[in-house]
Amino acid sequence: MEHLGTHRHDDRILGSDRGSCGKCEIRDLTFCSVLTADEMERVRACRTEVQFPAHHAIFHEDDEADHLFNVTSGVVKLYKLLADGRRQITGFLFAGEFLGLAANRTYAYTAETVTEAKLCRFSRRRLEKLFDEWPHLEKHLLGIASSELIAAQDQMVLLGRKTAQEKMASFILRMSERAEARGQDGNPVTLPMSRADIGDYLGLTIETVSRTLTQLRNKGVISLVDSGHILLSKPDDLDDLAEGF
Amino acid sequence: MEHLGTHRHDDRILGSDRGSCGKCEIRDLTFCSVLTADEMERVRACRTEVQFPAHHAIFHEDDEADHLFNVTSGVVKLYKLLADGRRQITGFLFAGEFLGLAANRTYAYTAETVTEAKLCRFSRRRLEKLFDEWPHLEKHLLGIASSELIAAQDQMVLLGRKTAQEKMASFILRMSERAEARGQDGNPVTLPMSRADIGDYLGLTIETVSRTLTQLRNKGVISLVDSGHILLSKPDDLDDLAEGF
DNA sequence: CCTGGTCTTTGATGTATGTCAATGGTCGAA
DNA sequence: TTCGACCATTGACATACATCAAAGACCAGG
Repeated sequence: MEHLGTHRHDDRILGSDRGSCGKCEIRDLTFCSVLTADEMERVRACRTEVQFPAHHAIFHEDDEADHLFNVTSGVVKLYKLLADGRRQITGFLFAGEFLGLAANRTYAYTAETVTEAKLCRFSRRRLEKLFDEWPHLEKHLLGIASSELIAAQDQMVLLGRKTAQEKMASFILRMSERAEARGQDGNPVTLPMSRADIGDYLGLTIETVSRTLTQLRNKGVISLVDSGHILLSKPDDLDDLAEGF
Repeated sequence: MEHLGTHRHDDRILGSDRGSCGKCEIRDLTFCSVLTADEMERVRACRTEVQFPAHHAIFHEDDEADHLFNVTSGVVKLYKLLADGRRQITGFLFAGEFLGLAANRTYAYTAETVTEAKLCRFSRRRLEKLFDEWPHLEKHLLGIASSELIAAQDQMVLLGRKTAQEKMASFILRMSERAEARGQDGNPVTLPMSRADIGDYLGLTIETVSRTLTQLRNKGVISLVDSGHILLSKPDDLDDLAEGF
């Protein structure tokens, strides 16, 4: 089940560091924001902070779903593979975002780092016990799941009905919005993932992603600072392109 | 916001019938299955059973999300529209299935009947109060949301990375499985929706749906009993086609 | 500073699916 | 039964995107 030279055994767990929740800079972005100090303390007890280098698997599809995660820094991608290797990335996750929700006992997708990343890893079994005790936490999680469902539906519209140009424009804008939601600068946009990842997220090939970006540049709506940074020269025009005007 | 000759004002509410939960034939398929008799009684109080003819809007995208629904009979589709009328159907719902989860105050999609359909309509405000009282119900709903998320991810793989033939094969098999999950016969499969609906669900045109079905028939893996009924002649071969073998 | 490898961009060509158009079925109403 | 409307099927053609191929960029290691 290894893919593209990623590894999983050497987890590089920062085992000793269990005490940093108090200083957590992104707590407001996570479900921890709804916890009281006492509750935080008990959550901390089932938590380990783990760190991975770039392009490193966190877990694989069909692995036992023993853990839930919060991304604390870096970028993570989720994907599913078809038998012949075709890949669909179902999401990119940034600091503060949650992963690991599984309907069954196993993960439904593979999670892999895009950049170097740190995550809070929770024992699923122990965290679920806390859910039972604290309905407000479970409620918050239902809210997260609902939001993700709506995002998934938007992505279905994109994949099923948008052109390459509309897909790229939508993607760039979404990345910009999400950066701003995290308090970062949304313009220029940082795209930490490769063209292959973008293609596998948008249902396109590497070449089409690249060509579409140069088309957008030629139209004057964006500038390519470098391959990972895009300047939105005419955000409103880009908005129109994303919706098919 | 009217679309394709659908209407919404004449809801045809079967207002007087609030007493049938006890006889509900599909209770085991719904979240009601986790309720005690006492709890059922209180849920019933915020419930109305509504009935709609085929091709009738239940609610529209951006409407105030005042209600949640359980489909009790018939088939419902959910979709989103682009500005120029392109449509992506994000799901078909059958008896026992739940709709209305919304992250914000408004619905994120339009819901419309495919066939004549009956639904249990709940006041969202009142039902959410009950969620607060009964964490086990909220937990169950989180499970539903998680399952839907996983189904959404599968659909992204289909939309982004599968060929027309793989899409059709996957769709037919999924409909068959879901019929069986409801205790109905999975072979022949009943497809109550039009070719246009199938196309808008799979990210294809009407013509491609039709052509792909005749391809599958010419391969001998299915027979077209009539336009709404498909006999799976070689289910295993269809399985292979769905995964790209 | 070179060098090899990886990633991105660009070009030439192919093809799956979309578009446009016509025919054929089916079903309800008269 | 016949008619009309609607939907599904089939055909001819167009095209957006994929595939195949090559040529830059960029970067880490020697």
